[in-house]
Amino acid sequence: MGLAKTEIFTLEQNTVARFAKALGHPARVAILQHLFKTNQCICGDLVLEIGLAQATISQHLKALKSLSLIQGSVEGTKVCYCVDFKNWAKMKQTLSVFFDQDLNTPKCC
Amino acid sequence: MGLAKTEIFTLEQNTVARFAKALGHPARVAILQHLFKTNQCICGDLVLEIGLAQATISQHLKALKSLSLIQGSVEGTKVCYCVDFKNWAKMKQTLSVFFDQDLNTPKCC
DNA sequence: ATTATTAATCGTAATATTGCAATTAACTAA
DNA sequence: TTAGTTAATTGCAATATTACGATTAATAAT
Repeated sequence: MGLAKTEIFTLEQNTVARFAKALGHPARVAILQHLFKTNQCICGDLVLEIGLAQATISQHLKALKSLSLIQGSVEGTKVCYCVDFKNWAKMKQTLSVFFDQDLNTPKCC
Repeated sequence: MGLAKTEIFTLEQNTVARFAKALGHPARVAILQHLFKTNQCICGDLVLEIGLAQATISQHLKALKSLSLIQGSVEGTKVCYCVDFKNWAKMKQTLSVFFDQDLNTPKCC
């Protein structure tokens, strides 16, 4: 198949998984790190910085943008990307709740 | 390709991505949630609880086990699974550092 | 010994992901 | 207008993922 059966899961489970999946590739991790470091940059900068083809970087940017983790604004022939802090915070919140499940459970192993 | 070029990324970038990828499917999220709720359970319980085929659940368990997020101990014909709290904490730590990048950067957008 | 239970593994099909070259679209500069 | 710059998109190949039925292996129960 290759297709997740999202309909049998809760909204929270799907949301956690979608955010996690977006961070599930080192290139997207690297893109976010670079955006945090430089505050903002254009696609070409990321191509140089990361060392993947322009088409590939563009694809990863699209994935991050589709989850609103980043924003892109056209400036002439360039597109300036930056982190979408509001949705970044929402992702942190969602995943933190999931992570902190362990605080409510007694350890067994 | 379908193959990530891990060699061009830092250890941290690859580690974050590997952990995130493990959480990047709702079935694995559901498995972890159920293990936290019940403390421990056998594979068959998860099959009933989640509603995917036994082979599929077994596959997802393998993925979580390969990252040491869960442990399985054989008990007769059954295998008892539980969260590996030590590595769960390590994952939380790794991802928290990544998430908290935003605290060091001034927002732009 | 035979049968039942449980979970891992194998084989397979469908779909997704990753990566890149080539092209296209949109704007700038000459 | 023409040429240059930038990034998105298209098309493609290779690999990975998801899902399941069938089989296997290991133990337990009869």
